[in-house]
Amino acid sequence: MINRVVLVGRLTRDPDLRYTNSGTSVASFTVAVDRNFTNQQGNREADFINCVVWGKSAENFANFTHKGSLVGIEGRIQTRSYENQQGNRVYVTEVVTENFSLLESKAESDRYRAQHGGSASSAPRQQSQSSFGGNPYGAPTNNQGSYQQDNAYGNGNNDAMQDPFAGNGSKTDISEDDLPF
Amino acid sequence: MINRVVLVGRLTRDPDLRYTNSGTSVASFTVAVDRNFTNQQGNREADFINCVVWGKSAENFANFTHKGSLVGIEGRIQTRSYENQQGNRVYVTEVVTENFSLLESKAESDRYRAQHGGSASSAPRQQSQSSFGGNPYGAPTNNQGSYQQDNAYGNGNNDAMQDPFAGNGSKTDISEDDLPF
Amino acid sequence: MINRVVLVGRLTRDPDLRYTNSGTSVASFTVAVDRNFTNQQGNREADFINCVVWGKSAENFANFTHKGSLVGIEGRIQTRSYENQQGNRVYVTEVVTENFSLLESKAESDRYRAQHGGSASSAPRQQSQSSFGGNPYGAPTNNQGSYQQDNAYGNGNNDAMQDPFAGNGSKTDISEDDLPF
Amino acid sequence: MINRVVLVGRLTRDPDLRYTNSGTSVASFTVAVDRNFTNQQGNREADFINCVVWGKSAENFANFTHKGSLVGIEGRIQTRSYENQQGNRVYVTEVVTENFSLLESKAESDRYRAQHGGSASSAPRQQSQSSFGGNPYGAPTNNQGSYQQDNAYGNGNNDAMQDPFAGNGSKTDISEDDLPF
DNA sequence: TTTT
DNA sequence: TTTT
Repeated sequence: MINRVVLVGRLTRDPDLRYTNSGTSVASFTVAVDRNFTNQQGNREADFINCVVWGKSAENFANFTHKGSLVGIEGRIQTRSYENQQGNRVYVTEVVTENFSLLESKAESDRYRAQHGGSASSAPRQQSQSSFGGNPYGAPTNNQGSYQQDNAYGNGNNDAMQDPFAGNGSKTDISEDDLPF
Repeated sequence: MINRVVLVGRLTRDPDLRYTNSGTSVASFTVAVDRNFTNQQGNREADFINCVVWGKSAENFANFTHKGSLVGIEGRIQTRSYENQQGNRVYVTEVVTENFSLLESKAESDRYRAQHGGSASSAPRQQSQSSFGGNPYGAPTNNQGSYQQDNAYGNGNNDAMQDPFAGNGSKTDISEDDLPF
Repeated sequence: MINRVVLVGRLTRDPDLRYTNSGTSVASFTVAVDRNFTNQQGNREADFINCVVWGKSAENFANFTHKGSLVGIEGRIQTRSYENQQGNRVYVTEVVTENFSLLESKAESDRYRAQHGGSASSAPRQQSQSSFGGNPYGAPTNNQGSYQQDNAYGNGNNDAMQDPFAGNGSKTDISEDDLPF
Repeated sequence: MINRVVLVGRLTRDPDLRYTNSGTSVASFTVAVDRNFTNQQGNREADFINCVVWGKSAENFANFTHKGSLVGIEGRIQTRSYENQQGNRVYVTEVVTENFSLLESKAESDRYRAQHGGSASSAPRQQSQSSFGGNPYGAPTNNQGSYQQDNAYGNGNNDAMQDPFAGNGSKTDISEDDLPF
C-alpha cells in the first residue's frame, strides 16, 4: 500500500496557520503547479492542490513561506469527509505534507517581499490567532508533544473525521534553532 | 514544476468506462490505499482516491481490473471545477493515470472472479455504453488517434474545464495484441 | 532538495540481514523491476536495484520476505564510496528504504514457500550471524534505540563514509506484535 | 512494476552532451541533493546522483542548464553493466530522466552566468563534439527520429548493454520554438 | 571527481 | 551475481 506525492510549485496565498483544541499547529495552503502542456487555446493551465502540514513543521512552513514562494512538497494524498452547516457531506482530497523544502534563496524571497511589502523572514509574520469552527480538518488528539511527521507507522492525522479547529489562538514563538533547514 | 503521484491499492469497484463526444475512452475508478497507521480506536483507515485514465489505456484498464484488484498507479494530481445542476461550482481533485501495473497474478485474479462471479479476463467485461451528460471530466478534443499518455510535453487532459461525456456509446473490441503488459 | 524513490518489484534473492558494531540491524536486498518496454530483440529487461533498510524494519523485512517476494519500496537514493582491498575507491548508488509494503497475501507467500521449501512466515528464517568487515555500508553510530526511519530531519544513515559491519552476530527474536503491518 | 524517481538539486558541473553512432543526443550530468539531516560531525552531506537524458530533451537540458543550476528531475532508476578496458564488468546505477524542470528564473540563471562568464541562454553553449568510445551508455538504435521519452511502453534506452558513443560530432541548432517550457 |  |  503506497501513497506518495511529490509537488514543486508556488503558493497561491500566504499559508494559514491555525491550532487545534489540543494546541497542535496546522498550516493549510495551496500549491499551484503549472502543467507541462498547453490547452487548446495555447494557454498553460495549472493545478491548484490543497495541502496541510502539522505540528512544528506547520509553524516553520508558515513563517518561512508566503504567497508566491516556490516550494517542494513530499507527502501523501488524504481523503476525508465532513458534514457542512447545511447538513451535506463534503468530500475533501488534499495532500498531507510530510517533508518540504524551500526552493528559493533568501535573496529571491526578499526581492519578492520588497515588491509585495511583506515582513522579512527574520521577523516572521504573525500567525493567525482567530478561533474558528467551520474548518473540517481532522486534528490528531494524541498530541502532547508526541506528534511525529514522517515516521513510518503513524503519519499524519490520526483522526480524520473529527472536528478540528476550535482555535485556542495560542501564540508560538519559534527561534532559528528550531528550523529544519 | 513537478506533480507526481504513485499509488498502490485496491479498486473499490469495477472501473467505469465511458466515451467522450469525440470517441475518446476514459475510465474512472477509485483506489483504496490503507494508511500505514491506525486511528485512536486502533482501526486502520484508508484513503479513497479518485482516478481517471484516458485513451487505449482506459480500455485496457477496464478490461483487466475489477473491484478488489491490486493496482499500481503513476500519474499526477489534477484539479478542475464544473457547474452542477444546481448552479454551484464543484471542485474536483483526482489522479490522472499516466501508467499503471497489475500487481496480481492471473491466478489470483481468477480466484477472485470465481468467488465473485465476474467474467474471465479472456472475456472482458462489457464496457458501459450509456451516454451521460452530468459527469464533469474534461475531455481532450484533439483526439483523432493522437492522444498520448505519458509523453513529456502534452500529458493528460488538454481541456480540463470543458463538458465531457456526451457518451456516444461506441463499442470497443480490443484484442490481446493491444495490451501493454 | 527532494530525493524520492518508489519501487514495486520482486526480490532477486533472500534479503541479507547483518548487524553493525553497535548492534544496529541492516538488511540489504535487490529488487528486480521489469521495464515496461522491450528491447530490440523483443525481450523485456529489468533493472536490478540495490536497497538497504535499517533498524527494526530491517528485521521485519528480512523475516517476511524472501527470494521472489513482491514488495513496494519507498525511500531515497544514497550515494557513497569506500576504499576496496585493492586500494581503489568504489562508488555505490543504492536505495535507502524508509517504508515498505508486502504486496502478496500470506496465501501467495505460503504457496511460494511450499514450492520452494522455505520456512513459514510464523517461523522466520534464521538471520545471518556471521561477522564481516568488507562491506562498506556506513552505519549510524547514534543508535542506542534511537534509530528513526522516516523522521523528517534525520533519515537513514548518518555516517555514510564510515566502516560498518563488524557483525556481532546477535540474534533477534521478534514477535508478531512488533510488526508494522 | 513501478520505478519512479523525483529529484530536486543542483548540477555539480555543466551537463555533457554527446551523440550516439546513429546521431541520438544524450546528455549526462550529476545532481547534488543535500540530505535533510546532518552527520555526526554536524555537517550536511549530499548525494551525488548520476543522470542521463536522451533525444531532444538532452539538447534542451544541455543548453539551458549549467554547473549550479537548480533542477527538478523525474525519471526511473536504470541499472546496466559494461566491460571496461581491463576486462572487468562494471555495474552502473543511474537515473534516466523522463521529464525535467528548471527551477530558477532566467534572472537567477543570468546572474550566475554574469558572474561565471558563461554564454547567455539565448546563445546556447556549444555542445561537445569530440568522439569518444569509452563511455558505456547503451544507445537506442531504433532512433530515426522516433525516440520517445515518457511514452508508457517504450521509455529510455532500448539497448542497455550495447556500446554507445562513437560520437559523430554533428552539430545541433535548436531554436526557441522547440523548447518544452 | 562533486552543487548552493 | 539477478525476480515472476
